[in-house]
Amino acid sequence: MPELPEVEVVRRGLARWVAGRTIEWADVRHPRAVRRHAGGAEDFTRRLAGQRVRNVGRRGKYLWWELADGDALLAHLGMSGQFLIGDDDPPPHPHLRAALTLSPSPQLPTLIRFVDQRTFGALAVVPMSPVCDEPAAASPCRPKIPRPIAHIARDALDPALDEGRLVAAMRARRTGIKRALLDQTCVSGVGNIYADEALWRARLHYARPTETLTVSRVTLLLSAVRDVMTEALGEGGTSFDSLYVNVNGESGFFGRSLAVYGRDGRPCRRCGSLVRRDQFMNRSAYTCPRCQPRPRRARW
DNA sequence: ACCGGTCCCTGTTAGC
DNA sequence: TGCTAACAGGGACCGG
Repeated sequence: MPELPEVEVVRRGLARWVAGRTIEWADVRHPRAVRRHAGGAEDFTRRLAGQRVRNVGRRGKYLWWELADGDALLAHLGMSGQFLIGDDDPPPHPHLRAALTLSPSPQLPTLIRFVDQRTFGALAVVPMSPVCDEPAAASPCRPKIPRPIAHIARDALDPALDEGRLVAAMRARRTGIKRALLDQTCVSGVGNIYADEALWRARLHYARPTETLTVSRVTLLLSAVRDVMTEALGEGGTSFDSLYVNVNGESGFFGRSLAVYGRDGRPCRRCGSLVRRDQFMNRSAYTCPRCQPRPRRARW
């Protein structure tokens, strides 16, 4: 389940192989992979052929290839999307959704595959637009992000994140704290795994109403989010199965460091109480019942 | 404007 | 053993 650390691992891997190179051809193998592209598969291919790639950017769980003409190849990995460098071994991967061929370069692989079992991932060629929370006077050349994700907030590891404004926004919500963490228009990059891990670190129950949290509690929680994501990034991300791997097909190792996520029935690493799993938003929420007691006025 | 529920998808696993 | 249901879950979308 790629969240910010996993997507950043992929971004770094991609940048190493595609920055400065030219896309020769884009082959769409499944129409659903480009369902977010306005012009369909044919237009997708036409817009990419011959484009030079400047670099690879990321905000939250989105990443994009910056193209020389000013557009971007925007990608979301969904639950199981992968970019894999190099040719396939036969038989071909059963979930290959798109193949990008780069112009030949000595010693470098020319093929990048987009593989996605559960097809929640998507690719699209989109225009860029100026970042809207950036003061116009700050720089003559305002930074840009892909237009379809202009509504996605700066992510937890973004140096330009306005912490004070974020804390205020979270406390202004009228919902449970985990819902607020998962809302990508508040702060982006946090998914189910790191939300549960950060809440455990901050000793907060997921159903705590946001309006009952003090500024310092929310600030502490956001530090926990940053810490756990930074640690996960250092371990190459979290892999439960073969659905999250880096561009070389390798797993990440943060799974062994998880405190609560996926550990129901096993002892809390802090107090020994048994971790529990609750149904939450049609998925799961893992907590330690002693470290994170359910508030009397629960909200979610 | 904000909030919460639903749906999109497929492979694996648990349970009967 | 073979079937079905639950589960994994981000985010667009829609209705209140």
